[in-house]
Parts: sequence; structure tokens; C-alpha cells
Amino acid sequence: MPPRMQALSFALFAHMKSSPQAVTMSSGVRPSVRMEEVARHAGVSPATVSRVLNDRGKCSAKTRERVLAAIRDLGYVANAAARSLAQGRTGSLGFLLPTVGTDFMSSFLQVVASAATQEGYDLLIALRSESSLHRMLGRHNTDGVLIFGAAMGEASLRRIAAEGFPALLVYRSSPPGLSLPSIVIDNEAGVREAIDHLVQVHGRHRIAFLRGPAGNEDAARREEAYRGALLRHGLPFDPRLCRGGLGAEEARASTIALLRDQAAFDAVVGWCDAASIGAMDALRSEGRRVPADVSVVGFDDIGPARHLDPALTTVRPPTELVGRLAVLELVRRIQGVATEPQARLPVELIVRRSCGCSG
Amino acid sequence: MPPRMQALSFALFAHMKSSPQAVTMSSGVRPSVRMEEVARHAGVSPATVSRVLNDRGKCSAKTRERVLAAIRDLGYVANAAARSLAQGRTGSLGFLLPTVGTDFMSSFLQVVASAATQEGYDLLIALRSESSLHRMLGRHNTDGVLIFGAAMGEASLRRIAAEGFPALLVYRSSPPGLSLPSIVIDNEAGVREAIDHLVQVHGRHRIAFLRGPAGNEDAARREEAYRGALLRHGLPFDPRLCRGGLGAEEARASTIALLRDQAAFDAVVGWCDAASIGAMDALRSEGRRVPADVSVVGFDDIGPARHLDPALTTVRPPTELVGRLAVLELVRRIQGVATEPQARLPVELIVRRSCGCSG
DNA sequence: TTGTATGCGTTATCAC
DNA sequence: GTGATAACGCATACAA
Repeated sequence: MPPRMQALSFALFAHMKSSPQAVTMSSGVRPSVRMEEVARHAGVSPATVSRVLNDRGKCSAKTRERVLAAIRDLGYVANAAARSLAQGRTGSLGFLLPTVGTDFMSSFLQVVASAATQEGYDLLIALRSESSLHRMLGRHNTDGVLIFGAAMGEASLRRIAAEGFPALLVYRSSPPGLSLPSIVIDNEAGVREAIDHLVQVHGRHRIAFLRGPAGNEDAARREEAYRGALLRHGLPFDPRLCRGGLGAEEARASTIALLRDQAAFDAVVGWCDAASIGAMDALRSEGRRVPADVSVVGFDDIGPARHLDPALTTVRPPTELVGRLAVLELVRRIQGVATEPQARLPVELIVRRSCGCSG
Repeated sequence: MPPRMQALSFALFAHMKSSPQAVTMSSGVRPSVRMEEVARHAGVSPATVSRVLNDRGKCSAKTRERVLAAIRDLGYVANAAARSLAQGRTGSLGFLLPTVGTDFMSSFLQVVASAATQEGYDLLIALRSESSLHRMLGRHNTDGVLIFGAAMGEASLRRIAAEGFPALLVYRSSPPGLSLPSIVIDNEAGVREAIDHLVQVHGRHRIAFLRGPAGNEDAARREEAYRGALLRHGLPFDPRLCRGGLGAEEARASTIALLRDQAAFDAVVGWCDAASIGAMDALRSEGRRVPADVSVVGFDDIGPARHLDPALTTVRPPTELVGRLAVLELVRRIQGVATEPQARLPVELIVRRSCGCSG
């Protein structure tokens, strides 16, 4: 935010804070209509209304009609808290995630949110915050939680597992000994395929890698796979070619450092698309041509990948499937059904132009 | 999803569905610890525990300690439903939005989520779904709702207003007669500045516009402003230059149509960045140079905008401010404090290279 | 098929 | 300061 805007924002806040216009406390806030009122209106007992609402037990079509009419007339909406208390379930899922501000996370969240709705659950989201985490736990507030990546420390995971609270890890496997169910993708196969392609199709032999954050399991697996793939092709591992690329910024910097380093390279594999995009940016600004001089491959297939110039060749995880499966499995676990301890979903190499193909 | 993957997904689902490993129903699921147990453990009454938990009324530091210790030992977490029922508040905000899958929405959601956390509220998100909307209403389930753009029909808005349920519109103004509080941005000023810049600095006189979706208020305002700005500069409005550009795809198509149409133009203003990006894409693929042949300007300043080649000149709304203010105002409204009926926040023209500047 | 009564876990209003 | 007790609004045996 530029200074001027910031000043403005303070002014706005201050103004509104000190706004003296008294308090409208319960001006038009009539007490919300309860079930009892609906019952009276329909000439039945509250219990009957409850049955109609939940499709429990049989009741004559006529009373059913009357009740529904009353509900409509009065604009009745059940009090979620009371219902939860009585039923012992909240009807909502928690989703713990480190951030929603990235392309990848937002599209994943989209999938999870619609899957949750489809399964009849509300979605409560919490950004890596131990406090909101706390509230979600203890068989309260939420019927179960989806935990993305490293959004939650191992200590908390341990507690969840101990309490038997329904939880499912996504894009992260269970810490040893905990046996929390999880859904991960086949990072190894993805990177292996990518590098096989670079070596076999494009004859690349000096392949650099931009590594992800330390705590990130996917990042670690992909880096491992990178080294493994080099080995399989009999290529030496050159530490100068393996640099930090957390996001586009760092990737840009690393790529420029790579160029300055004189350590010749003819391909860059980013641990994620954002990193690869940063790399392409840097290469272009330094006068290198992609893919003529350097091939670039990413991982994630975020939205912009296909619109880059050249379009980014990248490894696509089955985001849609991961999200739907995650919600489904969590719901199943909430219902007490035993589920697979771990699902490892296959990825797919999307060949576009940044590797050198003409597709 | 490619066919092979789809088949696989079915296989996975089927497998898990038919998994015969019985039911773990309440295997390690011990009944959650309640307040009463904490009370016994600490040698006090439940009422005292409640006081300690909520900092209500005075109590000796010693009992306070004992209670806190008991809570820690037993890993007690308050039951949210019971608490809500007793207090008449849920401690969560609802956020109704059409989608989270776009750059713009995800960064806005990020702001809203962290603001909510900061204000001590959980965030319940609902993707344009009348059913989840329904649950959020009626003074239940959430203490108030944030409604983004056209995420909710006017009928529902009317009901909300009638019930006096705390609600705040964001990126959309209140329908006439409803007086729901709202926070909007100054679309007019943004487009006007952009077009002034194109005309005055770059001498552009044939300016095309890519219009947004019909129901979108921002889109409508921006288009109006486009026509207004042309008028002010004495430029004719040519309907052939005003085409659909909902997203990148349509924008691409429209731009190509524009070129085929022989209706000469030297600038394109997109109603949003995604549209402008699509336009740039099309221009490039058709052999036009940006900005040499055609200037391009966007609206939103989404993340990728600055990384395009050339970097996109665009109008930036104060997303951070809008989000924080929205949460703050909603909370204030929930607390019964009268708030401004409408805030119209200023935008800023971010001049980069796609307009022709060398910045 | 429908109504009555009780409990869900917490907070709040009282007495003590 | 602290402890009993009555709501909070709904679901669900159980009775009718």
C-alpha cells in the first residue's frame, strides 16, 4: 500500500470508530422465530415440526403440509447451535490451510468447498492459526478437519490422533506412528517423468532444480525424485544447480545467480509452477530463450501455466480428485466407516512448449 | 480430466466404497470431556470454570490457576454449540461468494479470513448456494454475513434486510430501498483515469472495451465510465469496439474478432485483468505488438499482472482495505453500532508497460 | 400418527 | 468469591 493510501485508510478507520451516532442495538432485531411458534402456527406440537424438518418418523401428508406452510410463512430457520447440541453433530467441516492466496490453494479450496456443500456440510476455514485450530477440535464446532500440508504442527497432529477426532491429511502423509489417514500425490513419478522427458526427448543433461520450502513434504519428495532421476540417467548431481525457489521472487533470483555462476545448464525444473514462472521471467530478462537455450518445466499446472509464452510444460496433480476424495473420506470417517490409511494419487505430465516440444 | 484418470478415479471410489473392513464406530472415540469433569478435577463448580474461561466476574488467583491446570490436563475444549446456545452468538462470520477460483477472489478471501481471525471470529464460507445461505441466516449459525458482489439474489437480500440480520455487501451497492450497508470501490474514477492516461499520454483515440458479465455491478459501472470518458474526450462511441470479455477466453475471442472486423483500434481496456490478459494473448498471437501497436489496460491488479510481458498497466482497488474494513464494519454492526451506509473506496492507476509507458 | 418430557453442555441469575 | 439452578432451542425416547 502506498503511503497516501495508508494515510487514507487510517482516516477512514478513525472516522468510523469515533462515529457518535449512538447504538442501534436491536433496532429492527426482532427475536428470531423458534420452533414452538411454528408449531402453534400449524396447530401441532414442536416435536412434529422437528420430525417434518428432519424427515424422521412418519406423519400424515396433511400435517406435513401445514407445518411446511407455517415454516414458509414465518421464515423459520432452525437454530444451528441448538440442533448441534441436541444431535451431537455440527454439520460443518474444518479446513486448515496455510494460505488461500496462491493459485494452487485457491483452486483446491474451490474444489473442497463445493464437495463439502455437495455432501451437505458447511466449510469452516482457518488459516494456520493454533487458536482457531483449537476451537475446531475436541469434537466441537466441527465434525472433522481437513489438514493441508504443513498447516498444523506435529504436536497438534499427535493430539488429534490421540483424541480420535476425525481428521484427514491432504498433500502430506501421516507422521510415523500416528496413522492419520492421508491423501498424497505421486510426486516421485511426476518429477521422474518430467526429467525423463527432458533427457530422452530433448537431450538435456545439465538440469537445474529450484527447491521448495523446508517443511514442505511435496517439496522434499520432488527434490529427492530429482536426484534419483539424475542418478538413473547417469547424470552427476551438481549442488550448484540446485537452488532455492520458494516462490516466483526467489526463483528469479536463483536463476540469475545460476547464470552468473557459469555453471552451464540447459534446463530448469521448478518444484512448483510459481518457481518455474519466476525462472522463465529471469531467463528472458537475461536474454536467454526458452526453450531454445533452456527448457523449463513446472509442477502443479496452475491456471496461468497454459497462458505463458511459451506455455509451461508441467506436472499436473489431480486436484479435483484429491479434493473430492478428501471430503468424501473425511465424511466417511466421521460416520465411523473405516477408510484407507493412505491414498497416493497419480499425476500427469502436461507437455506444452516450455520444454521444447511444439505441442 | 483425461479419460484414463477418470476411470482410475472411479476405481478408487468404488474400491473405497466397498471396503469391507467393517466399521470402527467409536473405536478410540471417548466421550469428549465436559466442563463438569474439569470442575471436579479442580475441585470447584462448573460455574467457576465457566467464569475462568470467559473472564467473567472475579475469582481468586488460586482457583483460577487450578482450573486452568485442570483444563490443560484434560485437554478440555468448550463445546461451541452449547456455548452458542447459551450466549446467543456463534462467534463466526459467513462469507458468501460466487467462487474462490480466481486470482482476485482468492487474494480477497485471504484478507477477509485473516481479518476475521484477528477480530476473533471463525469464517464460514459458502459458494453461491441458496441452501447454505439459508442455514447462515435467521440469526443462526453465523452472527453476520459478508456478501460479495452478486453472490446473492435480490430476493434474499430483501429478506435479510427485513429480518435485520447483520449483513454487509462488498463490491456491490445496496439495491434501491434496502439500505443494506455496503463497501464499493470507485470504478468510475479508475476507468476515467485509465482512459485519460491513454488519451493524454499516449494519444490513443480508438479505444476498445471488453465488458464483463451482465449481473456484475462493477462491470456495469466500468462500462458506463468507459462511455463517459470517451464523451469527455470528444471521442465517438463505436459499438464495434465494445465486446464481451467475461474471462480470458472470451476476451481472446473478442479481440480476434475485433481485428477481423477492420474496425481500427489502438488500445484495449479490459473490465478486469483476466480479460486484458486474454486480449494481450490474442494480440500477440495475431502479430500485433503491445504496446507499440495497441495499448492494453486492465482492472484489479491481480498477482500475475506485474509479471506479464509487457507488465500490465491496470487499476488497483484497495483490496486489503476493503477486506479489513468489511470485516470490521460487519462486526460493528453485529455489536449493534450504527455504521456508515456506504463506503466508496478510492482506486489507483498502476502504470506499467502495457500502456506504452517505459515504467 | 402425534404429543409429553427429558437431556444436550454451557452461560447467567441469583443466592450464599 | 463461589455454588446451585434455570434457561438456551432443538431432538428424541416414550407414551398415548
